[in-house]
Parts: sequence; structure tokens; C-alpha cells
Amino acid sequence: MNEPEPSGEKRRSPTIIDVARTADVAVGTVSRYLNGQPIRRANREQIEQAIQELGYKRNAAAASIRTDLTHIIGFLVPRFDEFHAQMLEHLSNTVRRSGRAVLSYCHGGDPRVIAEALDIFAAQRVDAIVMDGTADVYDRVDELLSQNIPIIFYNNDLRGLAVDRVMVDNYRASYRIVSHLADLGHERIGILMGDLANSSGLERLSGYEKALQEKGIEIDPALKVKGNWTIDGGYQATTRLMALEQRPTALFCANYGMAIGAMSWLKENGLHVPDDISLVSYDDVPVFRLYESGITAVAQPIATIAETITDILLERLGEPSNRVTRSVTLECDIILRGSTRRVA
Amino acid sequence: MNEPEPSGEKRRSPTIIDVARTADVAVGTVSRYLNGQPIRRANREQIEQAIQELGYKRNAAAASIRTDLTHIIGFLVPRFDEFHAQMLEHLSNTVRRSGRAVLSYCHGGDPRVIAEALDIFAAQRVDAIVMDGTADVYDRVDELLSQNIPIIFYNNDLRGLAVDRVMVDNYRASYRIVSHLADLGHERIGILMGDLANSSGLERLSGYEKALQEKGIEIDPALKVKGNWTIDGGYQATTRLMALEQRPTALFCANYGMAIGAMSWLKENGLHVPDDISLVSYDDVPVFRLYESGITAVAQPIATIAETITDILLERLGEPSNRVTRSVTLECDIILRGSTRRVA
DNA sequence: TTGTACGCGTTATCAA
DNA sequence: TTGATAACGCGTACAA
Repeated sequence: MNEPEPSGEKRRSPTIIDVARTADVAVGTVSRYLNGQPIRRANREQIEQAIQELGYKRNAAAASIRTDLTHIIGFLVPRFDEFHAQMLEHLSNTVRRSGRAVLSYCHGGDPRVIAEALDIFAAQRVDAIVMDGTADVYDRVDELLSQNIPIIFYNNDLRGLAVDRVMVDNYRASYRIVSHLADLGHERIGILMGDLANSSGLERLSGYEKALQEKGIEIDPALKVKGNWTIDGGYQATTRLMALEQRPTALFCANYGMAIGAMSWLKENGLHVPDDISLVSYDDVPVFRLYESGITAVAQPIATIAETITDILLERLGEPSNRVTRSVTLECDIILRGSTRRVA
Repeated sequence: MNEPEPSGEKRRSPTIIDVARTADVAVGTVSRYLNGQPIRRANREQIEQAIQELGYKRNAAAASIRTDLTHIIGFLVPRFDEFHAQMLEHLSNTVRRSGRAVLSYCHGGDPRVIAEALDIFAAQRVDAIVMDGTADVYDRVDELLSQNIPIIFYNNDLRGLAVDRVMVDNYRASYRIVSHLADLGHERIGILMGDLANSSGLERLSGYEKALQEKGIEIDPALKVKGNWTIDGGYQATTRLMALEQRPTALFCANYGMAIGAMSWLKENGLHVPDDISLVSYDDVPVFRLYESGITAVAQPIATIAETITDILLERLGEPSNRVTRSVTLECDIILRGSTRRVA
């Protein structure tokens, strides 16, 4: 349509052919140099000089078309909250050591965006996909798997798929932290639940219920309120819990966002932690050391999760494909601070 | 080396040729279909069925080798703290609307990693790069620019490069919030500075100084302490400030991380905000509503920053390259809460 | 509108 | 080791 703009137009990058010509060697030799294979010393120097001179940069797309390797890892999460952002940072750093980069996508819970993300990952031919497992992806993940793209679930699981998994023991950590509340004499413990379509949401609830059962505390359905992982949800949930005839004396927030929401409500209504109500949360963040007398929380081993994911990734990408999936479950720490108190 | 594993091997994905053969049309027709160009109705149906049947996914690398367009945006930041994580989330969502995805890299302040990231972006032939400007990149950015890769700086600037810029008015926001402290009668106001190699670090300091000058308050060098943007740095800086003979009566933390560090120190030492000391911070986060009586803070317009970046990006990628760079500076809001009080 | 054939920048093969 | 050349999957002139 337009006549070719001689200046300004995206200038053709120099190619391996240009390098070969400038260095006066064959393209095959340059390719071998680029891939770290041994070549004659004199040629190496010629090539290095030519690359420098031309400002040559290998075209990864052209390479991947032959090798079927892009050195890109797809990373799919619902949102970049504290937890997922930290995961991305750690994951970026661990996969970087093997020369890979992370293509991230954030779906906000929208199934269409999830499908879109997986399509893009497929089109980009990412070497592997790391994702927060969620119910809406079953078919598409299965499809990707059949094309032999390694997939690793973390945070939330989805049974029945031949993927690798790196999870934390949500059940046990919740059980422990709620037991702690019960040990302090709390019998009316409210839970701000995440989405129960997520395995972590379900497991954190189960741990809560188990702890109560074990102490012989009746489980009151009115004390189980959905907060949908968000600040707003946590706020609403707290509103409902505190409107009960028999208010809870302690709150278990199943993630950081909902804890913020709960604390907002409490603050607005002049209630203090732990004097007026005890509060514990999943996910430990730096501010939890600061708020009131400190918030007792479950600390997920984020660095270890990222390292484990990367280990599995490298193993998968190294070996000729091995269909035995790995499943790792890591323990969380309970960080005791001052947000709980004993009740009669 | 290994004999070819017939099963398990990364199965060849179906190609456009397979689709053409299955649909009994020519590859050109399929290609036109994929790119939304008009084709005969009967063929369209054949093709759609073939794609479905084969599970065909276009190979983006092969396409990009021809079009020089990858639909990938490179995103380079020092770390994924609250601010940058929110930026990534917003940026992901805005560029998604034009079918693009974000390849992110996190350099942790290491110049070698920065160089590595830019190399990878160049090799991947990203359509554009969005990055936090920093001094260590001058030459490499210039090189990228000469290859006509659009680059947009945000958060921190670096003069003398033909890049687009989306910044906030750090100077003015700092000036306003420090003036607020001065208006309340504070004369010894400590500043926890970020890295002065960053333009935002420098500008926030300048705004602080300007506010003091204007009120006729002498600038005491002892009240200006480096915190290097981190929690630890903020903690250390506060330690030094509070060890002064004449302690500050107010603290201006130049970012969220350092504010957390400062608040940690204050808490450990039994000082309350604002009764014992006033505190304001750059970067607004949800928890600032909660801490003590709320933290007065500068709120950056993150959504608008991301939208502006995307607008510029789309304009750049649309037009035949236009060398006039754009530079946008956005205003920040000052959110007044309860972390300051009047002094004699 | 459709089909053919070539080119894009790399890697991989094979003979030298 | 090296050079020559055939793939790789897709876009796109060009002729039909």
C-alpha cells in the first residue's frame, strides 16, 4: 500500500547469513558457534568480530521453528496479588538460570481469558506452562497435554489430569492454626472462605472443620462465610459474621486479601485485635508484623515452591518425555504473633 | 544420540499444510482465513472443521519470522513489589485487548541481568519494551532504539534517549505532601530516600527540599537518609534518624517498602503514629487504610499509567515509525488519613 | 477468489 | 571441523 519508507521503517536486523558473509565462513559454522559447539579458533574470532560489528542478535523465532524450543515458560494466574507476584519474582529468577523467560498472563477468573491465554501459550509454543489450577481449564489442559507440553499446577489442584503438581498442605496448616484458636478457648470461630471451586479454598475449609471436630466444637454453618479471596469479599463476609446473634470470638481468614477486608471492617467499627476479637490469616506478608500487635499467619514457602517447580521443569524438559507425573506437597509454617488471645 | 522414541516424543503439531490437505484447499486459502481475509463460504466451513479436527494452533514463531511481529511486549522491572506488580496486572489487561502478551523480566538491580534481559527481548524480537528507566541501560537501549524497537520508560527516567515516557510528577506530589507536614508545624522532617540514581528518587527528594525551603525551614543533611527502596533499608534509615540528638517529628518515606521498614522500627521501639511521630509515604496500598489511624500517602494513578503506556504503544506499532517521542507526566493524588498531627 | 512457489532466519544433515 | 543445502511453518506475490 505505502511505498517502502527507506528511513524509519523497521530496519531488517542482520541475519546469520550476514554474519557468515562478513566473517567469511559458512552459516553452519556461525550456527555452531552460537550454540557453543567447538569451532576453529581463527573462525571464532572472525565471527565474534562480525557479530560485534553488525550488532547481530539471533532470531529466537527462527530458531524455535526448527528446534521446537522457545525458552519461554507460560505463567497463568488469576491476579497479581502479593502471593502470585512473589511467585512470579521467584520463578523468574529460578528459570533465568537456565536461560528462560516468563510469559505471564492474568485471567481475573474469566474462563474466556483463560482459554485465550492457553491459546496464546499454544501458539507461542511455550516450553512449559506453570499455572494456578482451576476448574475451568480441564479440557484445554488435556488438549495441551496431548501435544506433550509439560504443565505444572501450583496453589490450586484439579484432579484427573496428567500434570505435575507443587502444592502446599493447606489442610494441615489450616488445621493447625484453627486448633491454635481452639486451644485458646475459642468455640465460635468464623471462617472467611475462598472460592470453594478452588482446591485450596476447599482444603482450608476442611482443615478448619477438622480442627473444630477434634475439639468437640459443633460446626455452625452460619460461621462459614464466602469471601471469594478479595478485599471486598472479606469485608462483606465480616459484615455478615458480625451481624450474627452470637458473634464469633475469632476469625480465620483464608487469604491475605480477605484478612485486609476483615481488618477494615473491624477498624471501621472500632473493634481491636486481639482484645475484642482474635484474627489469624493464611499468607504471611511483611505488614502482618506491624498491624496492631502483629497478625498470626500461615507462611507459605514461596521460594521453595518456585525452586521445586523449576526443578521439575528442567527435569521434564531434559528427559525424553516421561509420563510419570510428580506431585510435591510442601509444609507451611505457622507464624505466631499477637493477634489472638485466650477466652473464657 | 538416543534412538527416536516413537511414542512420547514431542509430537509434531499439525501445520497449516495439514489443515489445507484435510480441508482440501490450498495453504494460501487457509492462511487468508487465519488472517481474517474473505474466502469462499464453503471453504471456510471445511477449514474450520479441519482446524477443529486436527487441533491446529497457528505457530506464532513461524508467522513472526515473516511479519516481524511477535505480539509480545517485553516488561523489565527491578522487582515485583506492590507497585510493579500492579503495573504488570494493569498492563497485561490493557495490552491483552490488542491480542498481545507480556514477557516479563525482573533484574533485581543487577546490571548484568539487565543486559541479559534486553538481549533476550532482542532475540525474541518483542514488538516493544516497557521498562523502569535506570542508568545502567543507556548504551543498550540506544542500540535497541537504532533497530527501531519502540521503548517506553515509566517510573524512572533517563535523559537523552529517544524513548517515549510515562511518568508521574514525583516532584510535585512530594512537595505537596511535605508541605502538608510543614503546615502542621513540623520543622524537623526526616526523609527516607530511595536510590538517587533513579530519577524518582531524586525528584522526590527535590520536592521535599523545595517544600522546606518555601517554608523557610533549614535543610538538615542529617535528616536525609538513604533507604534504597527496601524494607530493610527503611528500617536502617529510621534507626539512624531516631538516633539523632534532635529527632525528627515527622517522616516522609519515599516508597511503600521503606514505610514498612520505618513502621517496623517505630513499633519495636514503642512509638505510635501519629502521637509520637507523624509519618507519610509515597505509594498507596490497601493496608494503609488500616494501620493505626491510617497512613497519609501519595497515590500513583497506576491504571492510568498502564492505559497511557498502551495507547502510546498501539500508536507506535500502528504508524509507520514516527521519531517524535511522546512524554506524558501524570499527577498523583494525596490521600489524607490520620498519620499526621499538628505540633507546637 | 484460489493455487503455486518462493522467501523469512535458523538448525541439521551429510559429504568433504 | 567445515561448507552446502534441505528442511521448519507461515505469509504473500503472482498467475490463473
